[in-house]
Amino acid sequence: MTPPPDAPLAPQYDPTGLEEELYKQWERRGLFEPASDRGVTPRGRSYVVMMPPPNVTAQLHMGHGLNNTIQDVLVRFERMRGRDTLWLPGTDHAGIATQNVVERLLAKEGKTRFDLGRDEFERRVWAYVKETGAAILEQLRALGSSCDWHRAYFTLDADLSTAVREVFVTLYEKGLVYRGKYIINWCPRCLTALSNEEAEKEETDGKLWHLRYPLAAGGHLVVATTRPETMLGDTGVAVHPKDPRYRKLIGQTIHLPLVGRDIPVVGDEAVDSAFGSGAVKLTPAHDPLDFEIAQRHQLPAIDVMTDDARMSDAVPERFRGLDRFEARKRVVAEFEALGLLDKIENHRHAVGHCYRCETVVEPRLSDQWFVKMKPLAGPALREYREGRIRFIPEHRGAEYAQWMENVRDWCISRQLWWGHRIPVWYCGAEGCKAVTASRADLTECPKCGGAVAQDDDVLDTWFSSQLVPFSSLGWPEKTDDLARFYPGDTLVTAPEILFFWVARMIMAGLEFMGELPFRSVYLHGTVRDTQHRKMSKSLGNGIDPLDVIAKYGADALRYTVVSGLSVGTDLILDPADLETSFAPGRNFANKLWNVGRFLLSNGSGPARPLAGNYPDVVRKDELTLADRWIIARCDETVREATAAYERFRLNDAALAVHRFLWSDLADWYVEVIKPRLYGDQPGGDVARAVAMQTFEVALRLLHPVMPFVTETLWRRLPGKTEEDSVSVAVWPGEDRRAHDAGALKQFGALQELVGAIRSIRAEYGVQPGASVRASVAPAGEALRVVLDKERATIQRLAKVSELAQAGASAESGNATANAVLTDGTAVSVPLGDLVDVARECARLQSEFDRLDGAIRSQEAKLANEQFVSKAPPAVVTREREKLAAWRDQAEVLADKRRRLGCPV
RNA sequence: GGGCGAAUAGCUCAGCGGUUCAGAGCGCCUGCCUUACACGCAGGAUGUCGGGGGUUCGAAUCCCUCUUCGCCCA
Repeated sequence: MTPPPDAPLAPQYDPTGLEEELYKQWERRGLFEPASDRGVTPRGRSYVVMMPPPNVTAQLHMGHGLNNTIQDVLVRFERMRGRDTLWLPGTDHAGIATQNVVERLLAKEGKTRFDLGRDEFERRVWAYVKETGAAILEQLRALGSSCDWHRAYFTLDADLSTAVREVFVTLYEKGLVYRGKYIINWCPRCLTALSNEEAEKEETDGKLWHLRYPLAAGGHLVVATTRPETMLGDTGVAVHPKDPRYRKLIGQTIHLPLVGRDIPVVGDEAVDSAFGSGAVKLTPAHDPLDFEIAQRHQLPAIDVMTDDARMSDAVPERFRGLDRFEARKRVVAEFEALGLLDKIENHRHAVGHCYRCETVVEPRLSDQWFVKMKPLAGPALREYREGRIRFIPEHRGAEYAQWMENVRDWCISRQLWWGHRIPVWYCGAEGCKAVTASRADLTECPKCGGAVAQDDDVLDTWFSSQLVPFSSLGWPEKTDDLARFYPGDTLVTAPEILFFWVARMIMAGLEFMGELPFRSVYLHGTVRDTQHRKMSKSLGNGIDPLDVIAKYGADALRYTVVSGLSVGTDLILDPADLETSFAPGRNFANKLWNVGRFLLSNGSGPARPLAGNYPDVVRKDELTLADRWIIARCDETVREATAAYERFRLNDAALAVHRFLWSDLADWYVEVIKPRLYGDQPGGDVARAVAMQTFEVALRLLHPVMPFVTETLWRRLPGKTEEDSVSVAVWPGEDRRAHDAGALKQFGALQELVGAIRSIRAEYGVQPGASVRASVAPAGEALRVVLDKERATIQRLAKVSELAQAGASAESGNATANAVLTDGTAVSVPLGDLVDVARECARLQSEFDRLDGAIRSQEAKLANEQFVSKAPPAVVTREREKLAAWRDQAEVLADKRRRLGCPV
């Protein structure tokens, strides 16, 4: 697949095939395993990242692409820094989602899961999972994800299931898991309870129906409701005890219309007098607040619905079997017919929807298992408050804290067949009826030896996911991995699952390991289309990462993701125009490729070492200005990129390396050294050594972001072999010897001078091939040095045949185009007929005006007593220098105008 | 209703405790197939930094307020 190492490189980089092959090699050599597993002594603490386990039925989408790219960048960075690095992948059984998928397949056969029965259904799901479950992991490989596949887990694996039981039973024994009758969120389509987090509130335009409830004593009381059908289950009406309108009605009886039940009016502080009519109908079996009020007043709760949200036998015959929304219409119609419909208002309110199927959830009284959260939330909140866990971006911490403070008990039972079955057995024996939670399966009641039946329900998927930071390492066994890799370091995930998953992992980690599962939580944004809509299958606005990888390469995808993402912001991509989004990444890879191609094709054999104790080491006095400059810039880039990676500013890291490679190395340094490389000038071996070394450093710096192209090139560098891998090369360190302020300044002056002459050439339409003469009157030391040492370079880059160094008077008269550099250096280019004097005068004038304005405000600033006395002296000095330079420039411009004979 | 965040070039965004900060990439305009790269090279245009007020010698940057948009929780 990959061409032999000495084969000539194609003019265009083509990642096809090459990425896959490289990935296989990396995997085969075990480079993704922790250093200590590879027989390498790690440095510093271990570095562990837990991959958010994708759903076992999932197909890779851009969200995964984003999430896993970020993790891989961090992991590759720390791996190169020598830490014992583990990125642990896995898949999640995803109870509702997976069951839904298989049920849809069954539906195609015209069957339901009840036709198959529980055991057969489970077998079908397992078969499906075995067949498709590895797909997402294969797809993650295409991204270049450097996770340790040997340790991959599935949340339904036996050992992880053991952990689930251990946790459930332990919490049960501590009284933190309990069974209770409460209002839960019921999804009538999935036929299961949902936790509060899984019932997503959506703002919906609804109605507020005002219904007249007749009082036994005559007259009536108006109640307001958004769900009229629930009135069939009303068992009371509540008013605020201090409400002057209704106070006297407390204790009276209402004849509930349509049903004919007599229900009381009660007084309760929880009623909001300002909402609706101020009187609240109480449906304790279908509303959490109603349930609480009803409990206080010993009112019964009547469940008026079936599992699939039809009206149950608890309602009058004519409503039975009606869908809840159909029943709503009928109820309203009957109220209207009876003259009991007071009014209807439009009302916008939040309605819960199932997070898996979007069905409107029904609040419903039900027997479920819960986890008592307050005792677990306390320590989790304290760890945050005391600064032991950090959120990126920071403000997410406030959300976390708010949730923890108001946390409510967690409903963990699900009426599904796919998941960890609740390890509780009920004794059927009369007089015993023991309820036993057990780590091992029970066949008989431990109390009386009678027959037992296991709870039918399974646990919320998140109940097992919250354990992943330690269950994936073998807990509750005391494994080596657990000792080595818990706690982890960074968690990278989407903010949507901050409560579902992150918060619960923190609580579980503290409870069972006594230690936080990670130190920092990086919450990245969401992938959206150009209209800022979340990418989704139903909207058809998604981008298939595999498609992108096939067309542009994984490196391009990764570069786009990383460079387009600042901390916490969303990633906007255009599904209709992949080219705009991903071409820049591909182009950058190609640029790298061509820099490498150029360097490798000019000269052969090992490059001379730049440092160390070697006979052929490059001596400092052999370095030209450009050499010193690129070495200094390289070192700056090492510092910038390293700091940026450390601070999760991945886009800044990518940008820093991009600037170095493209602008500094390719556009300037390589252009400058060409004559030396070609042998037209001496010092070719030094130039090659410097170029190779700085290029090599840049490849290492970029490797976390673009692993494939960097590896491909790195292995071909002098002294490297196919057996080497940049992915385990040492991270570049800062080199104090490389600091060179003088070189930075002088080369900067060279760039400015070349730029000025090029500008003039373009401005006057000088033929690209034609040479010009130029005259420079250097005003500063930097430029004098440059003219002395790099005159030929300037002439070549700016296409100047004769470069005169002179006083400002050297080139005067009509036919010159002019520029002035920031240090006041005058540049003149005689262009003969090409120069339109009037136009040149105007050009110089507008430049002069701009400067003049700046000078005036600068003079005002410096004339200000307050500024001079209050601003830091260094600032004042700098401002004075600025003014002096501008004055010099203005003077040069004015002089130019005089010489050209411009009108005053 | 409570909490949080955002508004900077046509687009996506930097600008991280005030004084070379008005930037990057893409897009746009002009000219070039200069033997590493047209997935390229050189040059260029574009913004009263959402409105208003305040603090300060000095504010995209800090404070207040308004407008618009987003997210989280009720």
